[in-house]
Amino acid sequence: MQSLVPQPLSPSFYQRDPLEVAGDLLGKKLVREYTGQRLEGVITEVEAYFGDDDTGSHASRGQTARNAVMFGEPGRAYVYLVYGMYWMLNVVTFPTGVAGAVLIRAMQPLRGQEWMEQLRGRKAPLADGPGKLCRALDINGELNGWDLSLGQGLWIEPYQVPPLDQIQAGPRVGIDYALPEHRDAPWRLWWRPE
DNA sequence: CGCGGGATTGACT
DNA sequence: GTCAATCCCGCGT
Repeated sequence: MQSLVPQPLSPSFYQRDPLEVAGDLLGKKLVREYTGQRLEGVITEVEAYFGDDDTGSHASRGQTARNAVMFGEPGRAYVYLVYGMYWMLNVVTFPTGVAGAVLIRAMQPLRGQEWMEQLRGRKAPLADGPGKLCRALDINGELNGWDLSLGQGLWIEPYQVPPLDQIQAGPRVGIDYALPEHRDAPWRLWWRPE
């Protein structure tokens, strides 16, 4: 029987280079409280985004109303809408004032699958993409800026540490508009459990 | 104040 | 493989 006591990662975990945080998030457990239930999954795919120097990042052209959370406190959720219909979940990294974030792209469901199926309106795969993941966990713009260290509503906690030889890296998805050096950088990381 | 486009997905040829 | 959905925002006028 696993513990239901929340063990949220502290802000210091997030207050680092987004690429380092991204790697350390693989294998962690993402927890969402939904109508008194717990929806949980293991994080299996992430992408790191930087600030001024990263033309693939929302923060590359400075702070705006949309991306303000990326410039704020580490350990907050940065949630935004793409294509008018899909929410994206990121965690804010770097110290306050320095833009950085990690996009949570996929997870392997651990608990509450039946609720996720209901939220998604279909069966597995339930969270093998960033938009699907947010749909499966009922994550939307109301959670933009949410403090992930509270251990309430939405947080991340330790779970597994993937073997290094099971971690792969490649270019980030959907940023063809970025300069080649950023578009092609291997800042997407994923874990295929064996 | 109008317009272009997006850190995606699912349906369809 | 192609393509539309759908809406907020960022930027140029």
